[in-house]
Amino acid sequence: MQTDIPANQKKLGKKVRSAIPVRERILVAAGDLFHRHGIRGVGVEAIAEAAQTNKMTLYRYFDSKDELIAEWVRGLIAHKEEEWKDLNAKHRGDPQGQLQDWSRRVSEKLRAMEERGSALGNALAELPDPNHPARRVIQEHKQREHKRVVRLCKAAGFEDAALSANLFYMMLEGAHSCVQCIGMRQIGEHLVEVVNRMVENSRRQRAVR
Amino acid sequence: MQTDIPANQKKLGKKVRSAIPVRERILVAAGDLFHRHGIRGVGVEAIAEAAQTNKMTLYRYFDSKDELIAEWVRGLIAHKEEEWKDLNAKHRGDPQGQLQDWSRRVSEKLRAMEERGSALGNALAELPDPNHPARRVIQEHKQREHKRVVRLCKAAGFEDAALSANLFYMMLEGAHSCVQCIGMRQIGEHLVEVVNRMVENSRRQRAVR
DNA sequence: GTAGTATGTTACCGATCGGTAACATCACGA
DNA sequence: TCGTGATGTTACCGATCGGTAACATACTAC
Repeated sequence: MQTDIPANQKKLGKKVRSAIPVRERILVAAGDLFHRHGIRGVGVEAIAEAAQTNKMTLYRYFDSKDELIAEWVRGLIAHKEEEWKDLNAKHRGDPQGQLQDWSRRVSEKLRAMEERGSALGNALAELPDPNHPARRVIQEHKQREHKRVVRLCKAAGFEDAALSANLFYMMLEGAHSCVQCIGMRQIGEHLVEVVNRMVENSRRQRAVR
Repeated sequence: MQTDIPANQKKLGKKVRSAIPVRERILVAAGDLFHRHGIRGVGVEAIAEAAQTNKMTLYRYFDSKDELIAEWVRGLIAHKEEEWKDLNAKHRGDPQGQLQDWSRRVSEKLRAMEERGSALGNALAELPDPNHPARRVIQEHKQREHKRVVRLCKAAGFEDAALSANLFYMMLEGAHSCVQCIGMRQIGEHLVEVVNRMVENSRRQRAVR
């Protein structure tokens, strides 16, 4: 039986220190706990412990719990916006393909999702204060996402693009919600199917013209 | 200028006691505060005060805060289920009309909704504990709602009824979410439009047969 | 080694929370 | 008028929370 210490860890006395920077460890631990037990249901002490550090160090990197929450949320959003960039780069000049690929990716994410649904959606529900930094950041991101979908639907040449875009956006939000409220992780497949049908319809109509 | 005391209140000393039963006042006050500031963001003391009573009386009617939450949720659900009954009675034998009427009602609700979105959806996000009485009650209700939509779509004779039902359900959940995340209170109109179009398509296909 | 920096430890603060006990007061029917 | 049940008042409990101070220890660069 091997008892080696992983290569990304160094021994020091009896303690083991991860090679991952403390700040990142805190953010990862906080995110995990926030998502599983709710933001308000997790104390900073528990976060520090899960990050294999302590409260004092946590407060050396983050001004307050609220700022930690906001940083976590900013990270989630940055990651999602990166994905949109990838998607955009991959399907340049093919908005319909982009929409289809997007729906497929969402579907995959949903299938791998825990029962808690969307972290950003839950955060909005848990942080009603309109002045909370995290809340504002999330809402701005959602606005951008909505605009992006509208732009895509227009570019895809759907007749009544605004309607299609809002349909897609409702389905996007709703699919995430469904994971938590009826535990339906396979619902993304229906999202994919709807998008595919709309794209097909649009192509058929173009062919007629 | 009239300074009459409303008929549903009686003077007693310097205090005024509402004719509305204490228990109901507590539930209403709790619901209002829960929805506006989040369940975990409201203390029982604040609830009692808003209900024009005190903590001691609150605990004479409810075993715990969690039970109060559960009772509030049960009330919300009972109200919604009543509406489904109405809808069912009003459109007996006309599932398509029922779906259309349903979407219109949802749309009206959304337009009148505050920025906080759905109370039940938020409650799920705020109560991650799978054993919380309120959480279980909400999930069971959402399951029933989902089944109801599936049944309706089958009865409406949509080809691929399961897909239509899941589309509707995603839109239902998503529309509520949209109110909170992008502040779009008019999104219900798009829900109505989609439902109308699907019903029209279905009728057209039936006419062809 | 030594200095300086990053991290750990412990103990504490004030505030708030859910929940309870004991007792006072009110309303109302007999 | 009296008694009874519902309600109000006050004070308190233990637990937990976010956040800080003071000091000890480890790691690294020189």
